[in-house]
Amino acid sequence: MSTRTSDRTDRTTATRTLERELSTLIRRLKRVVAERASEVHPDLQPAAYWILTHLEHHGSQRAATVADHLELDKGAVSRHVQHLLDLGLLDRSPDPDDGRATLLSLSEDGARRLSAVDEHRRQWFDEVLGSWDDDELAGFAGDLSRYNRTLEQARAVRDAARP
Amino acid sequence: MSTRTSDRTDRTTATRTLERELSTLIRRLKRVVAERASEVHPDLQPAAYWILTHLEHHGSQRAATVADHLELDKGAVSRHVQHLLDLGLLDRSPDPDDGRATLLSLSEDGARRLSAVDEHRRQWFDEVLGSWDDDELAGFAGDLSRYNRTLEQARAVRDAARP
DNA sequence: TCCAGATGGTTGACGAGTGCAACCAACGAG
DNA sequence: CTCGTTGGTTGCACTCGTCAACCATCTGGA
Repeated sequence: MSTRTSDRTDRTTATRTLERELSTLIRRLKRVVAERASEVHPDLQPAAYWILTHLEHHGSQRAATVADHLELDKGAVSRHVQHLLDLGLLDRSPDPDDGRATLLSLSEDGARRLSAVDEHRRQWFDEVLGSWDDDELAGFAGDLSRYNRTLEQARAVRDAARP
Repeated sequence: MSTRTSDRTDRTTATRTLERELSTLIRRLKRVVAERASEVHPDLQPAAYWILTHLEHHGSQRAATVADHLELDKGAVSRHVQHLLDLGLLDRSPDPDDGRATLLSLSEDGARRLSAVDEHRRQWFDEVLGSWDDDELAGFAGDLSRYNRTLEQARAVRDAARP
């Protein structure tokens, strides 16, 4: 497939494709997530869904940590958390180690609803990604992780260079 | 790497990773694009940048076609196009085949500015993705394309089923 | 020929989402 | 104790996308 010429042009094409594909991906995914979120709870805002899954994966955390991991403004996180608390999907308890902070974690209801949707999502992915075998899927997920880590490093370098 | 067990669990993990990685990717990319857009023109809105690159890639098109390809509301496209016209990055000419429609294309200035940034972007990707060799990059871009096409099909099926 | 419906495009209203900055409360090092 | 830092909340501004109403134009059929 590769011509092994390995010149600038090949790379430019690849990166341009990357950029364009990612753009359509973003739009498509936004819709998918909106749907997924509404499955968890009819009134759940899509963006808050990410916070929910993040806490599902990482366990109890303070809001600042979530904001840092998700690279979100702490104000945005604060609002989403409030929203999630209103819906009863999250529990908040004071951090015993720091009087300012509070620890966020899934509520029982939140965990239940999320795992119910986990199952549904697996079915959806199975249906949609049926043509991908396990290795391909794992490879793609791995590439994505690597790409993310690359971007993260680039960001860290940039942040460090900028006082 | 793969255990060849090929059971449900593997797949669930992969899809969950996929979902999470994609979410952080979206947020990161939003920043990158915002930066790229402002390089093209200080007042260029990030979302309009996609329309610009789309026209760069596909040539002259009417707004409705752009909206269809980018899966955007025609109202949104209309606004972005107006914005791009104001900035002088786009040209608009009446469609000779249809009195209602207008054909959009890059203006000379738009093309020049975009290609200037193309070069800059290549440098950026080279710097950031330096650890990826050509085949890996091409493979990743290919996977993304495939994933997009998969999502597109899923959407088409869904739309068809829904009157 | 003329009318009804479809289509291209514009616009206004609205809600989601986010960053920024100001602010308060609590921490921690000097 | 004081000062700078950090966790969190809130108001403001702005981008963005969707929905719906609207006008102009095209198109097929009576």
